[in-house]
Amino acid sequence: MTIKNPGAKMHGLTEAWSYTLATRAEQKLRTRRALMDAALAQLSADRGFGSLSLREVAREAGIAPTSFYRHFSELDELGLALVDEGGVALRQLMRQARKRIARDGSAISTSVDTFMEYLGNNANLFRLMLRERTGVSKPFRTAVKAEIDHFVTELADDLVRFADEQNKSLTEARLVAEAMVTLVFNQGAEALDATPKERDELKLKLKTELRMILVGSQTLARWQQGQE
Amino acid sequence: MTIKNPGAKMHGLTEAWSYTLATRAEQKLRTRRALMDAALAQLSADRGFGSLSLREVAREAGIAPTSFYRHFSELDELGLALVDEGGVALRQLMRQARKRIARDGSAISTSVDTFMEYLGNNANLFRLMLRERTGVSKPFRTAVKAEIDHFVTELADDLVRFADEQNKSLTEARLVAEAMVTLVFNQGAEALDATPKERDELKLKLKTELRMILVGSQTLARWQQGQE
DNA sequence: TGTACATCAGTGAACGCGCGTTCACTGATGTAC
DNA sequence: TGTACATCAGTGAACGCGCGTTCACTGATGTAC
Repeated sequence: MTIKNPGAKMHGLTEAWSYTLATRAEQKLRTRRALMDAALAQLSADRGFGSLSLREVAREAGIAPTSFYRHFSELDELGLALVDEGGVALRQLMRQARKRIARDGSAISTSVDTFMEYLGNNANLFRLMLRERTGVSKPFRTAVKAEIDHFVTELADDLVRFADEQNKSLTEARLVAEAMVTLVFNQGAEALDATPKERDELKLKLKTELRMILVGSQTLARWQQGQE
Repeated sequence: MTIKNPGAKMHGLTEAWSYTLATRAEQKLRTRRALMDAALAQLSADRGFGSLSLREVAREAGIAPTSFYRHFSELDELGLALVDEGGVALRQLMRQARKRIARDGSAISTSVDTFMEYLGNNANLFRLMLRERTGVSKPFRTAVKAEIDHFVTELADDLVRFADEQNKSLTEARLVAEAMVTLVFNQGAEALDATPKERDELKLKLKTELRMILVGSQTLARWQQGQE
């Protein structure tokens, strides 16, 4: 879809159709984006999605309250669209972390650094995910949990793969992954509103905690093998 | 403070004073309690403290909205009083767990069982703590974090004590305690709205996760000693 | 190409609602003597 | 003991406010031929 001068005209049917779709539909997409950005912009440590009002979001986006309904049937629908974007960010983050680990090694440290970097660059998107994960609305909880679940699954796969490569084994990879993700997300929530210095301390703590879980899982696996 | 028949009269000044304080002040305490219970009763998986209204709480407690101000200057003040009670529950829980561990051993398993039992018996009080820990109001976050911090400190002390008793050592006791509390509280939040069967599974998972952290911490300590 | 018609994103007025908070009050309970 | 006065938890009316949602509309953009 390309943007063209609104005054231009075209002749062929297919092209004309794609053109008109482009301009009118694209303006609509732009307004939709403005609404989502407006909602995101209102989030902070002291304001959750639940405290936003439709009128407020519309006002911030520069449209009449009634126009909101041209894009979403209710405010929660907009919120769920944001959660989807959060899921995309999580998957990007995971790809990025894998790439860096392949290059630099040191899986835990690199992963935590990458996570914190994404957190900083998408603060309010992560804020939404971290809050609504345990929030008050069932659809939100379900949607966020699905994204995190996907994240956990991929992490568990990676853990098994790394263990194989190093000829180590671990027990209950998925459980290990869940515990790690719980710690990462909780410290992430803290890091969001921490000073840079506090954030560095949080990163150090988090890396040590993850290492404990990993080493513990490997030690337990060794004990279990010894018993068999 | 004893409750007496409101019609009764007394003579000595001191006694009369303590008596009058008892009845009038006690009725006030009863209304205050009704307000707090009303607020607690409204909490659920789908309703956080932030969605309550002063009028609603007063209605549920059976008093006029305006009477609310005889007890709290705003709704948040009531909420913070509830967080205080949550802190009391946490300290009771810890004492109870210690007593049982002294009797039955198996610190991790017993602690998790005790925690889950308290969770079931004070569901909405814990709901409040677990939600507001990462909630939208700074005073709430601060108050809940203070209670949890106290909990972490006591747990860290216990960990060191247990390790000494068994002639094992661990690294970074406080960090271990923090990771454990994070996992316990997160699984606790999940357990609140789980079926009994799911709850049992959560308990098992949680015990394994805590064991991994503990074993990991001990293994790391051994490595560190080996290096020195 | 030009023309007649269709689509539809955005609008402003209007609605009823529950909210937090104020105020002056009532009357039972408590105090002083 | 009785009496006159003080305290204060609880009240009902009233307020202004921002909210979500409806409706009939406008006019630019798009389509058909």
